[in-house]
Amino acid sequence: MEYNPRDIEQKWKQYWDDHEVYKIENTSDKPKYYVLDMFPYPSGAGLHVGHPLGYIATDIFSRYKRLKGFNVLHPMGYDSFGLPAEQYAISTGQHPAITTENNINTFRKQLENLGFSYDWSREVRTSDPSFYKWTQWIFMQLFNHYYDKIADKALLISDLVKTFSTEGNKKVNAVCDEDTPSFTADEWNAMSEKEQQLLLLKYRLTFPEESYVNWCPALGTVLSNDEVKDGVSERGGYPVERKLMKQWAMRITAYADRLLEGLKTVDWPESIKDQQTNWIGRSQGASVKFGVEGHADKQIGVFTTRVDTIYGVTFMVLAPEHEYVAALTTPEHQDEIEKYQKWTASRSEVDRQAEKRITGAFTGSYAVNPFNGEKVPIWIADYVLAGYGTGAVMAVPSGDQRDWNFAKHFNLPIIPILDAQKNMDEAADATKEGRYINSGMINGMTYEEAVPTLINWLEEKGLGKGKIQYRIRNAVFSRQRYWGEPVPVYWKNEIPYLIDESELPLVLPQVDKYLPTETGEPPLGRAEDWKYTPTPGGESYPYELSTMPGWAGSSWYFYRYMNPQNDQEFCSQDAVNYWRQVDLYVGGPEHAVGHLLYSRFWNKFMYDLGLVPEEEYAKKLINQGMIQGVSKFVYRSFNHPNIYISYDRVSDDFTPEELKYLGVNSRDDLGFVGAGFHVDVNLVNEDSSLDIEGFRNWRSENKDAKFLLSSDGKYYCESAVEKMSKSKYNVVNPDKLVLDSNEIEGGKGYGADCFRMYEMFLGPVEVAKPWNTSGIDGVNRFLRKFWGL
RNA sequence: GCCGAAGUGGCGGAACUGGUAGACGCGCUGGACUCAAAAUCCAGUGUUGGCAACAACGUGUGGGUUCGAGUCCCACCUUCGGUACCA
Repeated sequence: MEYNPRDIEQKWKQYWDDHEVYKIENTSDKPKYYVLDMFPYPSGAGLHVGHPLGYIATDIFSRYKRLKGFNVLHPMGYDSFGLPAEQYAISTGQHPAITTENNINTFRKQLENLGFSYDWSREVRTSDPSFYKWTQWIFMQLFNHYYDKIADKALLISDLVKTFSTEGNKKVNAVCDEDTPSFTADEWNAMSEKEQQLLLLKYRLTFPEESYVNWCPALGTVLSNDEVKDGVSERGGYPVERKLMKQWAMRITAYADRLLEGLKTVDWPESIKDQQTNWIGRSQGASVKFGVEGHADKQIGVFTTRVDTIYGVTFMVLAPEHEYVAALTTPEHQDEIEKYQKWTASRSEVDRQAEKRITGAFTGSYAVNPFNGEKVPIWIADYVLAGYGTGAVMAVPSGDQRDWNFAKHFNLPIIPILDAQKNMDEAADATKEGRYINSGMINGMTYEEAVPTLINWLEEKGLGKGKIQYRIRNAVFSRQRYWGEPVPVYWKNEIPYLIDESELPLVLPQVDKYLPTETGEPPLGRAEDWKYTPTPGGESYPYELSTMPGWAGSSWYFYRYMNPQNDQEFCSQDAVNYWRQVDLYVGGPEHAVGHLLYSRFWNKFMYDLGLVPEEEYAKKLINQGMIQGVSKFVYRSFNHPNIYISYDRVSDDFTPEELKYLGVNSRDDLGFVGAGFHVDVNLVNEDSSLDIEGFRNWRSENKDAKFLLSSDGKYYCESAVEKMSKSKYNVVNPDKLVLDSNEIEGGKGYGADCFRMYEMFLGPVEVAKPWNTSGIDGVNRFLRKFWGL
């Protein structure tokens, strides 16, 4: 009997549905195994051949595990909040929920065509109120907790308040804002409600704050650091500028150390662990306070990883935005400093990265080195970043390349401090070799001896201490957008308060347009009656207008699959204690410092609250490589846009007949013949020749196109490997290969088995590779032989 | 610059802890079947020389360890991914 994949597949899919073959229970005598894919954003372009690579791998593995006697959780869902649906809504007026629903239906159908063994009864959608109710609930827990360094976990804010009212905050050791003052119980009790709430915001794990953010004017929203690449937005490639705005933030810094520690316990790719380690950027060093000459009330704190070089300090540099700059600038330097501040503020991220000139300005003031009382000039320069450390550095030109460059450029002194250092005229030498010279109390010591000596002295005098500094910043958690989870907060007297838990979910309101309001408020500002009434019949207060970022829902979705219909809890304790954690997680490496870091952070927080049993939610992670698209380009005449030249003839001379056919006098009449016009890959054959008829019908302006063909009578296109994307016309839809021509136009009818085997046959799952179907017939032959046998 | 991954036939890629390099597939060549084509089947296919048996050379480059290296060590080159005034 002939191999007929479509009949076989339809028959068995029907059987799976009728008998609920893949529906699984949260109880079983078998051992459990949880296989998870990163869920897709349901884009309008539908599923392309790259999506299923990881899904096929996990499906095969799930089936294997089932046969080995495991109870396997293998679910699928949709990360359905996101920018494209909203952009589409802005241009068409169509509600994002409708387009999202349509897109999900397409995805679902395409996934079903591939014969996956998902338990569809567990499907989740992050944009569904029954799902985001719990995203909002977790947000509320974050708001209600602070990070206690002694317990080394998150604890209730309400307990912190009790401590404040009985003993103040002197004994409290918690993660909080740098500028948190210390106070006694009496002082706390004497504060107004507003003052108390403002102080508590400095402790909460999520809180609004004025901060410099990546503002993208084209998208009309704020982006997180990992959403900005090379100074432009990752999505769309629009310019991003620094802007001071009030934003919700997540105190992920509180978990920096545990996020590092946890990496040692998971079986994840080295490259991902490495990226997370670098992103967290732990560096050990010391903080030192420098006095300021003539300003007895001021001290400049710096962070340094090389406190041993402190006798080599010859100047000090502040970030141009540093709060002391105005006060420290002497009248004769005021013009210059203000000019410099203006200039740096005007420079965009892109400018800064493109051109790294040595620039700076002298304030006219001097700092005092606490160790030797030396006066050193205070400069400002944009190589010092306001957002890292204290926004001020002690400059040691003999030990740091940038300081050396700066000193040379502005003719500042350079003091060698180690006998091993070479010629100070050449360049800095950040060595730790040798013994110290010109270095007061550490003269003659080695690095190992010098550091504790200095830190002890600093701590005794109260002028500094050993300190660990992290590169990671608190994560900005609000977006000036419509299509996201509303933040369950209302504002009263300029203070944010949580809405009552019984009001969840706080459902997205209807708006007339999806654009910011005329006054520049986020789209939710358009909603009527977007107000909260804490006490029935009492006064109402405005809700928060921003929504949560894309990574909110994806930070905990893996727990919802365990118990998706639960309306009492995010997931029952029975379910989470049965499934515990993901045993195998497969997804793209592009989420290394986004989703994969944020979700670990939320998980650790939920672990602290006793909501989940494992401190790391994914035991093993595998990154599947991206399947790239092979784009096709046509060459056309610059002067005559409807004349197309076959790729192999672009630099040829043409015969008189050819010129006549094209209707030009000479080759030169065509002008520049340039590529760059993407043509739909579905109009191009295996050998790169163009389906001319199809091309004429593709777009109306191509109807009268003239083609100069190759000697064999075909028109050839140029190829390039690029990311698969709708705009590049290089998206290949798996349906075309799986379904037959009765089901979809141009369907090849290979069937799901052939398609799945072929994707696995393409090469190792982890490796990126361009899509090509040249070998699919080999797999098809195998299946037919196998069927015959 | 720094961190990470990877370099094997015409192509995708195999080769587990050091033990017959190139499995399997694509492509290509020849043959069978057919009036013919497609499909299918059979055989061959790292490079060079040879009718052949066979020989020499072959895993980015140069060294090294070993009875034996694609695999281990050192130095370098190239490609891809990440990241970058982080004090």
